[in-house]
Amino acid sequence: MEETKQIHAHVIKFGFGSEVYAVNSLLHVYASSGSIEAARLLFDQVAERDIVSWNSMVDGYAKCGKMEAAYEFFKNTPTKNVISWTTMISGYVGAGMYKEALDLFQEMQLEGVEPDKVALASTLSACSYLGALDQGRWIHAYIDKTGIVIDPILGCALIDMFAKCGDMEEALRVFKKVKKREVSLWTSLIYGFAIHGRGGEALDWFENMQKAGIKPNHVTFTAILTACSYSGLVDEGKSLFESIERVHKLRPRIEHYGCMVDLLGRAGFLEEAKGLIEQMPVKPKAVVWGALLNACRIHKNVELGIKIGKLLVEEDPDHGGRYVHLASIHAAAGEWERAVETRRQMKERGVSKLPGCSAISLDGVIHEFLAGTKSHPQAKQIYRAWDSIAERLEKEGYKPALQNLLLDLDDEAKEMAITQHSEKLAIAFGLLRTKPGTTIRIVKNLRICEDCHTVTKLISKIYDREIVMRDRTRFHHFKDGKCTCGDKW
DNA sequence: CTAGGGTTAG
Repeated sequence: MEETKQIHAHVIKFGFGSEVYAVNSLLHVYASSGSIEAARLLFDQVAERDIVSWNSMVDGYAKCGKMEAAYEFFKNTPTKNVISWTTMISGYVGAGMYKEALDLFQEMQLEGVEPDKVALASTLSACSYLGALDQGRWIHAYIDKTGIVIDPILGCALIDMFAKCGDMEEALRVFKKVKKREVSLWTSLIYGFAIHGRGGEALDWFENMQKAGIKPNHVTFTAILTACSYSGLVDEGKSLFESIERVHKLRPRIEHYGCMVDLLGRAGFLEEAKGLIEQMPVKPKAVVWGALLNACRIHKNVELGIKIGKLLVEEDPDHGGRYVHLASIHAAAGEWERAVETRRQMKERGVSKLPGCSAISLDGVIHEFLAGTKSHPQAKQIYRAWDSIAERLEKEGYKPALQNLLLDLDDEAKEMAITQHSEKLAIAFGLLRTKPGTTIRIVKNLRICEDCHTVTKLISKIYDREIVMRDRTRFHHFKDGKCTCGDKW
């Protein structure tokens, strides 16, 4: 501490010709290496500070997750420039506070600060996460209007935004328009096709990329392997995985193994997937086991599922989703007591689970629905709308899948809980507020549940509506009673 | 001379 202060005193005194430049250089080093306390010490010690010093402090606090402190510095910055705003916006994105990022972008413009390509790229990333297509489109139009050149990074962010907001055709148009097609541009396009279950096109573009003389990197391989996995292209995936080392002279990484476990597991080759985990050159992370667990759920391998579920809970006792997963597998095996016990354990340890949340955007306004709450101002009307939908579904032979619920509730309470899943509320709202024939687009923060998936397929048929739902990892396009995920998700 | 950006397995 004293030593650091003395070093600072020297830097301040002798600088590199100019004090503030020297101080800022050091602030930047501190801020980008996580030594925020040292940065703070120096910041408080100096007599002269400029905009760069303030921006570095904001960046430093944001990068170590101290968002209140970051915002405090941002707020107190005397004359903010576009970099101040962008630092705070990307800080929010890094912290997963996407809505705050979009709000700040709006505020920046109200303050008369013109966004540049860096500000736009950061904000686009927030749009991607939120599925905020309207805001994303606005940025695209702004880029066209102002003539900002779409460089590879901005292009990558734009393509990713259109893909994650469900508009692959626009993603493709952006791709074709960009002059400088670096590997990242191809990669975001391929990943886009992957999450939409359009594996064939992903493979086509992977081939086009190589014909254009662009070499795939490790990110490209996660994209193309994901594409194979989500589209059930087992042989293609195996051959690509094998080519990483043999043809492309890259070392397969843990995420590539993860993709392969997912691919094999999804396709029903559970033993082969397990074998791959066991022969991995690096210690498999929880996500890899998570992929196999998901495969156990899809293919109803209860025995293996329980084994893995227990392993994951032990490894990650603060992760609520793990308990929920394990409990659901116990329940699927008819072991109600164990299911209840698992939930009780979770409660005892004070572990909480992220609540399910679905969002639907109408006329540029994002409406959010939290599972089991009446938080929306039109909640009453929406619940009534759902009741009438449920009535119609039941006439078609639908019965709520209570066995998939693992709560210690009686049947009536279970049904209440399941009908209050956020995606159902969002669909009810969508049917209520859009004209017949309009596609309903919903974004969910977690994975869609099996019952909701069944219901949505039925609704797409009965109400003759296309419903596009993005869950935590991929898209489901519901049409005529079918879903593009092929019921494997 | 010093500060801000994108894509990545569940």
